[in-house]
Amino acid sequence: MEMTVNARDREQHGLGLGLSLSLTIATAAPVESPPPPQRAISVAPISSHPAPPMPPQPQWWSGAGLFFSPSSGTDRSMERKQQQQQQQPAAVAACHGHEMPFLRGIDVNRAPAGRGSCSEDEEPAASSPNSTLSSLSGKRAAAARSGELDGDHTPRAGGGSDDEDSGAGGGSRKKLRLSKDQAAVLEESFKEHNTLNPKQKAALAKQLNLKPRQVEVWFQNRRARTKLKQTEVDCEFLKRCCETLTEENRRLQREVAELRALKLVAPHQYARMPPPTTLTMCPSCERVATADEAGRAARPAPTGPWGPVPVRPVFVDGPGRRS
DNA sequence: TATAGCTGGGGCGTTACCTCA
DNA sequence: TCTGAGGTAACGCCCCAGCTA
Repeated sequence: MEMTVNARDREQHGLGLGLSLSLTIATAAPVESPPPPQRAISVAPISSHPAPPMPPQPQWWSGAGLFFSPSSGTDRSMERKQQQQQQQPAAVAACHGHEMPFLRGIDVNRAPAGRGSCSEDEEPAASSPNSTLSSLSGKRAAAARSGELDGDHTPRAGGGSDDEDSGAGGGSRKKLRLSKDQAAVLEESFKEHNTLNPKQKAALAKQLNLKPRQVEVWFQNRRARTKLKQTEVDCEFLKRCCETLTEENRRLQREVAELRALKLVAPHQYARMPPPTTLTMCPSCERVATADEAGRAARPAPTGPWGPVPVRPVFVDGPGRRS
């Protein structure tokens, strides 16, 4: 309990492992074709890539790994939320600490008094061999009682009720393991839309012989996993940006030092040289910008100074089991 | 019209269980 | 067989938007 609070405290004060990268890059990118739609972008693990030839522009990419059609949103609220997600600078969200409320609360998973009072009797046996019931409490329990969680087609682990966390009040919660088929269907559904409206949820639950709550939880966890993976991809991406820019910075500093030395040693030669301050070189293609291009580069341009910027990698694959 | 209260849904952090090397 | 690590279902809390009185 205390550890939980401390961890949150650390997080709140940014003392944790917060990775904060703020890149304001004025480097230029080669002109490329416009970024493809995010949906179809597939990303191989970055670690398998050779070092990128150029620092991709941190285009303040469109959200935390949303690769589903926005039109798949089922109501305005969902669409809005998806838009919020897409508009959020994921890298910032990923690398800054979570802005969590300070008093997130005490561990309430512990032995709720009313636990076990729900569901046991209202849940029929399951067809899914791995399923068990989940206890409901608070808002969810209320929802269940109000009929949102119809237990009619609720799966239960084979004999789930037998070894139920009987007694002791704070019995251990049972955990189901979704079957491969169930997981596959959920996955397919998630690919179509990563949020569900109540109708879809109920339909899916019925189809899979699960409780709507279980479907809901699965989608929640799935979104979290996606976001986590995307965060990893983002951080890796930013790391590489940072490395490339650091190297570029070193190179430019060396160049400046050389020019200064030249100015001291051979001022006549130096005088014939173009003013170095006007030099703007694209770090990727090493093309020197014209003054006009450099001037444009100085202005904020949504697509990058010299053209469309590369799209940041987007995580697509679902998380797999460790090998 | 403005506002407070309610509700539903999602995000987040966490816990506990399960599987596997 | 034991054990630790990783995956994940499930939980509670918080926040926010929409609705309503």
